[in-house]
Amino acid sequence: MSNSEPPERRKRRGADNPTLADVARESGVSTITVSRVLNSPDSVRPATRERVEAAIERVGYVRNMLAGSLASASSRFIAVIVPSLSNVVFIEVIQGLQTTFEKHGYQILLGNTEYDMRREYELVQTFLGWSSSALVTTGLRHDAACTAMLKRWQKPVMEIMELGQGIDLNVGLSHYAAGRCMAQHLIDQGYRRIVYAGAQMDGNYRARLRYEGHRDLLQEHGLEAPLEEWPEASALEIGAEAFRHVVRQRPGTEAIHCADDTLAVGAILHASRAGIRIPDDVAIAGFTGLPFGQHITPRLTTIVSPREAIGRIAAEQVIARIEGKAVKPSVHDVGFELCVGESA
Amino acid sequence: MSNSEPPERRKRRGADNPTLADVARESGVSTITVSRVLNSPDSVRPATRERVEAAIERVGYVRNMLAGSLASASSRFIAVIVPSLSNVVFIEVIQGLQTTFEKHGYQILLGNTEYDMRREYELVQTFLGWSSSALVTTGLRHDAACTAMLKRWQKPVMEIMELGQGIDLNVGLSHYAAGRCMAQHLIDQGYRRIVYAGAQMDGNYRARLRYEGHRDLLQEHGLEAPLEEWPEASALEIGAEAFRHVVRQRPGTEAIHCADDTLAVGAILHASRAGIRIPDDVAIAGFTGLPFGQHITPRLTTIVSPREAIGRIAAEQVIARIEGKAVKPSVHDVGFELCVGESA
DNA sequence: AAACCAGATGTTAGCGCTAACATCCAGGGC
DNA sequence: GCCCTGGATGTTAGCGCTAACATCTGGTTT
Repeated sequence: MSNSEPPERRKRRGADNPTLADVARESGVSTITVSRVLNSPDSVRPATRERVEAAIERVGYVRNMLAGSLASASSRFIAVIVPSLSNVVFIEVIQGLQTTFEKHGYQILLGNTEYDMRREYELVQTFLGWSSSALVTTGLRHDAACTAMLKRWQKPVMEIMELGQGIDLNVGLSHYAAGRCMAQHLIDQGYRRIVYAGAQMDGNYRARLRYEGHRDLLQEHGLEAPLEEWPEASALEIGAEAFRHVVRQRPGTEAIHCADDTLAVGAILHASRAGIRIPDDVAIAGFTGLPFGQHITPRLTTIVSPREAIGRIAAEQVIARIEGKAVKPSVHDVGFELCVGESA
Repeated sequence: MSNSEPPERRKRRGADNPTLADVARESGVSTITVSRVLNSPDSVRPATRERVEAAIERVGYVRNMLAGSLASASSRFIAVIVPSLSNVVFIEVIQGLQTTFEKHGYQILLGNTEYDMRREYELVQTFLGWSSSALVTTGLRHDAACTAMLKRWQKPVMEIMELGQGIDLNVGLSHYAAGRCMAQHLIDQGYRRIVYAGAQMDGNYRARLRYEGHRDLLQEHGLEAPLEEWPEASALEIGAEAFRHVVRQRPGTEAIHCADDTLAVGAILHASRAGIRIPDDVAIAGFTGLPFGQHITPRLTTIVSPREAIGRIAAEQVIARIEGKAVKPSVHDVGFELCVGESA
C-alpha cells in the first residue's frame, strides 16, 4: 500500500483571518451555531451564546460579510443614486436616508451620476451585482434599459424628489406645482416683468419642470416668461453673474425667479455689494429653503422642500417593503411650502 | 440495479439569475474564460471575447460582485469614515475621494461616526468584513482597539485632515499651526481682546487644536485667550448666537476668532442685521474658506484649507499603495492659506 | 412506559465566482 | 520529423458563510 499522503492541497488564499470554523472549534460548537449567535442570538441558549461570544473575542474574529451575503443572496446594502454631490439638497436627502437605514442595519452604497443617464445605468448594474436589498434613485426619468432592468428586479425600487407613478415606490414633490406657486406669488406681489434664471438645466430637469410651471402660470396671465440659463453647476458666483446679466441685458426686469436658493442668494449678495436695492429695484425668489436664505438681508422669499423628510420617509417605506409590510407601488407627496421673506 | 435517481437535490437558492455558467454554456466556452473576458479582456482572443460579450448581452447577465469578491478576497471597496455629513468640509473631501477612486474602479463605503469613537470602531469592523481594499478615516485619534485592529490589517490605511505620523498614510494640515496663523494675523491687525468661539468642540478636537494654537500664540504675547463653546453642531444660527453672547457678556471684545466659517458668517450676517459694524466694532475671523465667506459684505477673513485636494491626494496615494508603487508610511502636508478679507 | 413535542444544535450542500495548476495547439528552429 | 515555446483555454478546488433538513435532548402527555 503506497503511503498516499493527501495530495498536497493546492494552497490557501486570503489573509488567513479567523473564520467561523475557528470560533466554532474554540467554543466547542458547530459553525452554524456561531452563525446563529451572530444573526439570531435569541435562537441560541444564553450559556452557549456566552461561550461563543467569548471565543469570538478571544480569537479576534471579524465577520466576512461577503461570504454571508453570498450564501444568503442578500447583502443589506441599499443602493442610493444621486445626480450630484455639489448640491446640498442631495446631501440632506442622503442624511435622511442614511440615518434611517443605519438604524435598521443597512449600509448605503452611494453612486453619483453627474446628471448622466448612462452612468446611472452602469451604477444600477453594479449595485444589483452587490445583491442590494433595495435601490433608491433620483427622479422618474432613466435610460430605457435601466428602467427595464429595475422593473424586472424583484426588490424595492424607490424614486425620490420628483412626484409621480414610476417603477415602484415614489416619494417627492411636484416641481411643476412649486414653479407655479412661486410665479403666482410674484404676480400677487404685483410683479409683471419676471425672468427665470437657472443653472445646468439640461441635466437637471426638475429645475426645468419648475420653469414650466412658472411659464404656464405667467402665460395664463398673458405674460411672457423669458428664461436665462447657465451651463455650469449652480453656485453663488453664477447667481451673481445671472443677476448682472439680467440687470444689464433686460432693463426693466422687476423680479428674478431663480431655479434654486444658491443662485438667489448669490444674486442678493451681489446686489447688496453693487448697491442695488432688493426688492425695490429687483425682487429675487429662490427654491429649496436653505438656512442661508433666512440669514441674509433681505431674507429670501423661497419655496421650502422637506429634503431630510424625503430621505427619511423614503427609507421608512423601503424598509416596510423589505420587511413585507407594504407591497403595493405607491406615490407619496411630501409637498412644499412658500416661505415669504423680504426679497420678493 | 436500482434506478438510483440522483437523490433529489436540496433545492435552489437565490433569485435564479443567469450566472457565469449560463453565459459560458451560451457561448461555448468555460466559465473561467467568461470570467477573464470580464476581468482581463486582453488575455482572451478577440473572436472569443466578442462571442462571450454577445452571450452576456443575450442572457442579460449581471455580475455577482459578492461571489467574485469572496473568491478573490478583495472587493474594490474603499471604506471611508467621516465624523459628520452636516459639515460641508467632509462633503468636499468625500467628493475629492469619490471622483478619484471612481476613476480607478473603486466604490466607496461611507460611514458616519457622529464624532463617536465607539461608532468608528464598529464601522471599521464592518468595513474590514467587506474585504475593503483600503480604509480612509478622519483624524489621528481613535479607540485603542480600533487603532490596534487597523495596524494589524494588511491593507492601506489613510488618516486625513489632521497632520502627523499615524497608523500608515497621512494627508492633512496642522490645525495647531492654522490657529496660530490666524491669531498672529489678528494681533498684527492690532486686536488685543480676542475671543475664540467654537461649536461641538468635545468631539471635534481639530477645532480644539486650532484653539490651542490660537491660545499659545496669544499667551506668548501676554494676552488672555478666552474660549466660548457651544455644544451644538456648527450652524449659522449658532454663529449668530455666539456673536450676541460675546457682545453682551464680554463688552470691549475687539475680535472673535470663530472655529469655522459657518459660525463666522452667521456672526457677520447677524451683526449686519443688528447694525453692528464689522470690523470697526468687532472683527470676525473664520476657518475653512467656504465660497460663502467671499460673497458677503464685508468679505470674511479666514484660512483656506484645500478640502477637495485632501480627498484627491489621499485617494491617489492609496491607489499608488494598492498598486504596490509606494510602500512606506508617509505624511503629506497640504498646508493652508490665510485669506484676508475685510472682516478682520 | 410509550409516544409526543418543541427548542437547541448539528450535518450537508451549495451560493457564484476566481486562483492555481493543467492542457492544448500553432508556429518556429534545427 | 522532433522538440520547444508561449498564448489561449480548460479543470479543479475552494473562498467563508447560511438554508434546509436532520438529529438530539429533556420534559410533558396519555
